[in-house]
Amino acid sequence: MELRTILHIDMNAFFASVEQSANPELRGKPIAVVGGHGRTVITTSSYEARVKGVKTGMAIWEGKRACPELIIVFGDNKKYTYTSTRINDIFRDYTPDVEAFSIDESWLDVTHSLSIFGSAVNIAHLIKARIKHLFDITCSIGIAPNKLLAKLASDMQKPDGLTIIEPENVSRTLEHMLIKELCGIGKKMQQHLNMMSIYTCGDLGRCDETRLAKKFGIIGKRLKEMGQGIDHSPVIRYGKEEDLKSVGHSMTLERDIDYPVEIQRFLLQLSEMVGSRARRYNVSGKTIQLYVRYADFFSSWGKQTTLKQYINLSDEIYRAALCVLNTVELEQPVRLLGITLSNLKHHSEQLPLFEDERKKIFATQAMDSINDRFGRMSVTFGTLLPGKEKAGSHVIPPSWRPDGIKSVDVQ
DNA sequence: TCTGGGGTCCTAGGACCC
DNA sequence: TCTGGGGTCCTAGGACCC
Repeated sequence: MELRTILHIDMNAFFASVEQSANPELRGKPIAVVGGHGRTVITTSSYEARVKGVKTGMAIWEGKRACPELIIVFGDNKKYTYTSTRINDIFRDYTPDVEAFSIDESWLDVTHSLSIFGSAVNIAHLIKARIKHLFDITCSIGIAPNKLLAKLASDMQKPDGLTIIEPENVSRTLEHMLIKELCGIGKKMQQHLNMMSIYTCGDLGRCDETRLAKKFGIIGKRLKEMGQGIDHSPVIRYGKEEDLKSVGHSMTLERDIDYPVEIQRFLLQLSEMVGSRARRYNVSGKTIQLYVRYADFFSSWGKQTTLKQYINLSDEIYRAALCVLNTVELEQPVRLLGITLSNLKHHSEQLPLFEDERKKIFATQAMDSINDRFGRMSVTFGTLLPGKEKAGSHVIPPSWRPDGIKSVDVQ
């Protein structure tokens, strides 16, 4: 196995940094970026807010309780997408092997660029300087022999950090590192491992593989490797990603709803959001999942159905979702609704043969392009128009990828 | 005015076919 | 007629990431 040099670059408080950079009045102040006006949570907060205890996932009132002078900023996806795309362009000046893990994180395989730019540290400094100069945003960079360790390294110093894990220092670094710091080990996995007296990566790396396999099945081997800092996964360059597997939207409603007609109206809206995106990606799917969260927040369910044929027109999706809904008896008012299209087929552009089908596609495309230009739901089906109820938030999450097929997803 | 939204992967169990 | 096994597809649910 060839020795690689991988960078992981993590934009610090990305959405908040973009807002502070765009608006001088916000600089140096505690701000929180939120997704919508209704029942929403803080997506990102500035470091000034974080030191006061404001955290991602808090409700707005919680954030204000922790920090009364907190400034609430409503997120602007286009700004973040634009900035993220430009930043990834910068990365590609140093290597074509750039993988966007999310809107604010990327991996770079610079193995074959070292001779040109001197060293990985040099590349890191160049990148930091350019991002700071162009966007007034800082980032934390990790340099390591693989993706797992590079990501771990970028997390070790924030904000504006630069951390290097040399191959010869891997085991020393991991010996006392808590397992939850590894990307892939969450709360539940940590609990399970702790019960096996495994607390640090050192513990995990020394653990008997068959013991791990017995408890965790096929990921047992992988877990041991993670504990040892082994990761062979390649940096997947832009355009070489795996095909999209599902397209979904969900929304928490401004208030809990009960009436079938109202529920249907939101389902139609979700169907249109899912359908228009599926069509833009040039995919259709034959499995439709309906997801419902009840008013009590804790109880929820998902139910899916698989059709004989692939679909991506909004009204087809709507009809399928309605069929699923009709198989259940709602037990409570509804807080959140979601629709996901999966079992996808990717196709190259090809118009169906029959005239009426062609017309339907053209009409749909016209509607999609108007929605693209003037904002989601400016043109939609008739039943949506009366009332014009506002949906939940549409701010993209930090996990949203700026690259490839997903780059056209600006709303 | 409690608690968002977009994904991926894995498992377990059942139906169905050969 | 009984029994077993492999493969595929499906649904439901959970864990994980940002």
